Amino acid sequence: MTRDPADVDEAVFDAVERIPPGRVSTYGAIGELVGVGPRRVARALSHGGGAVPWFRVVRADGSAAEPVRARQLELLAAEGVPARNSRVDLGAVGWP
DNA sequence: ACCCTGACATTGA
DNA sequence: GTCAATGCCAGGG
Repeated sequence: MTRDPADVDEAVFDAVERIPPGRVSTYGAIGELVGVGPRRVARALSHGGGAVPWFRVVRADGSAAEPVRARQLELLAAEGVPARNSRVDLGAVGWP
């Protein structure tokens, strides 16, 4: 069955919206939940992530992306996410 | 169809 | 712990 690319984007957005406040997830985690590669998730958010809490999605090492890294750390800090040297503790606030 | 780029992940040095 | 190289997936020229 041919699933449209928009369907995959919807699944990604849905997973990101599911992330509880004060928690963060990774591109790889979202990718596995929706069944796509991590790059597909990154592209989906960069293309239309303005409608979801993209700031709750960080890299596998807990660091944020370049073009939004400062903003993401700021938003996460406002959510109560303990970051250390621009790197969040996935073992403490990581989701799932 | 081919080549390059990108909000990534993983492994090795 | 940090840096570099490789692999994966999709879009644009």
